[in-house]
Amino acid sequence: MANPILHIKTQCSECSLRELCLPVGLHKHDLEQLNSVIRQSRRLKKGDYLFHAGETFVSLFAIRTGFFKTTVGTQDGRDQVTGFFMSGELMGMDGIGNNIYINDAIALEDSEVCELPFARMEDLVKRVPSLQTHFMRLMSREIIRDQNVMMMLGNMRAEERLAAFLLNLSQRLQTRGFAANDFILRMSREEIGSYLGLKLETVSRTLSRFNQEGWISVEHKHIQILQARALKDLVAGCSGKSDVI
Amino acid sequence: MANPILHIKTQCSECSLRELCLPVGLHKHDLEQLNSVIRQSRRLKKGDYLFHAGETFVSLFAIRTGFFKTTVGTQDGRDQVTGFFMSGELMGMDGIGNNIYINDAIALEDSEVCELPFARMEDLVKRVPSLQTHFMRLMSREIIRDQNVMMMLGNMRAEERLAAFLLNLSQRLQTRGFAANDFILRMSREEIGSYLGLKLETVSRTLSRFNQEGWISVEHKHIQILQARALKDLVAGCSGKSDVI
DNA sequence: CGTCTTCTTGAAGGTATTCAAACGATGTGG
DNA sequence: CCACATCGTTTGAATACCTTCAAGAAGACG
Repeated sequence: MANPILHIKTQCSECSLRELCLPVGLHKHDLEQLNSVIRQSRRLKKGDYLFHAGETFVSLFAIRTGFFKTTVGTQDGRDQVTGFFMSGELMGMDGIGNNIYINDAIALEDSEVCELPFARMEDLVKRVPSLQTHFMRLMSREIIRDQNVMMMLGNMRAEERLAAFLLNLSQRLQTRGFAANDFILRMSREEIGSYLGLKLETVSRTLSRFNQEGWISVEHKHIQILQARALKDLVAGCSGKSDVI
Repeated sequence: MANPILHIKTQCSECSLRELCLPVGLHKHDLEQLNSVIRQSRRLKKGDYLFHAGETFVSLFAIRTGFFKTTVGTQDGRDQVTGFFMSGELMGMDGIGNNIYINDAIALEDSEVCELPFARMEDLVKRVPSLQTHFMRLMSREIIRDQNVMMMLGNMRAEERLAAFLLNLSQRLQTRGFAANDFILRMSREEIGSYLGLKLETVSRTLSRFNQEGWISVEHKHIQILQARALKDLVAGCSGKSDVI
């Protein structure tokens, strides 16, 4: 439960993620302004909560390293996973609306995040016009992302959802310089199922089927994509987009 | 196809929707600044497109009167409804991310909208700090709304989705001063189904069942909610929220 | 008034879920 | 280091739910 907090000097302008994270497209001068916003870097261990649903919204968080899920609790005690986040991605934008975090954010592996106090962000945004536009874009893209998930949940069958999910992970990993076709799942079958609106057994069965077809190789959490084409063909005709998530 | 455009003098500061729409919570002075942003009011007839997916993003649109749906086209030619919008609500925020509208926006009845050119909005936001915060809140709430739909699609059964849908409509209508328990559906069964991830037959059957149970009265598009309690009980335990949509 | 669209309802079928059991991996304590 | 408990996963069989196919009824519109 306790989040071990370490104060680490962080500078957007020197961060290896600056081409991927919030600074994308900012000029050097504006970028340096961002440095002043970041309060500190924070380390979390697998299973730690970054923030809880219902807490007062204070900060956005950018992931430096690691992997997170966000979940919303249901009245009957079960959780629904609303998203998976990896390095360079921003969490907490749902909190702006009502000054309360809607989601829990939980580390799925040891992770490190940059904390961006929203009050300071707002302040900076006023002084740096390019950042204002940029930040609105990021929020809009979160909307687009969520709408793509809506389409996935509303239109696709289990096979198609899993295919879209794997392709999306693959693409995001590739963007970060990792292998696109050989990776380790950071989440359990149950978490995948929760995200995709399926039961864990269905996820397991469907992965097994992909494995039998020779489209992927599954060994526990180790996934290899052997025939991306086949997966893409499954998804095509459903959402029209391979960047669903 | 052609959108008949009428130039109507519009003033946020004198609009009856100012407590509901973008101006919510703005001070008088800031409110008057908004007037300068609105290019014109635009009338649409039932079936008219307000904007098309793929078009260059130029403006946000606030609904003065009427009712809209937004849809995303799938590769195989079918549409998925991503939202229903009524007076005081803002459409087009998905366009900010990539300067392209992601959705089609289509009037489901004769409607009137205020056009807010985004370039002017950005400009104004720089000069009016309270509007900046306010606008971010609105975007965040769109994110929350979409995540609630995700939960609905991922967790709920047909009955629960319909119940949540009806309760949400009811609540939004009430907010606008209409009867909460007696209203006309603006959309077809197929459009409801598309939005809820169900087939139109399932929507029809489920409404009939609610009717038989005495929870609602259905006469074609005329809906009366007779036992809101029963509908709420259905939804409870699934999302924990009655403001799903 | 006739045509077209939308809606309702039934029956058959398919897909994902539920229930259940067993396996494997992981981690703990003896 | 091994035995054991636990958690996550796989797989099968039965079931539930929604969809598909089909036909008829009711409004909407010209």
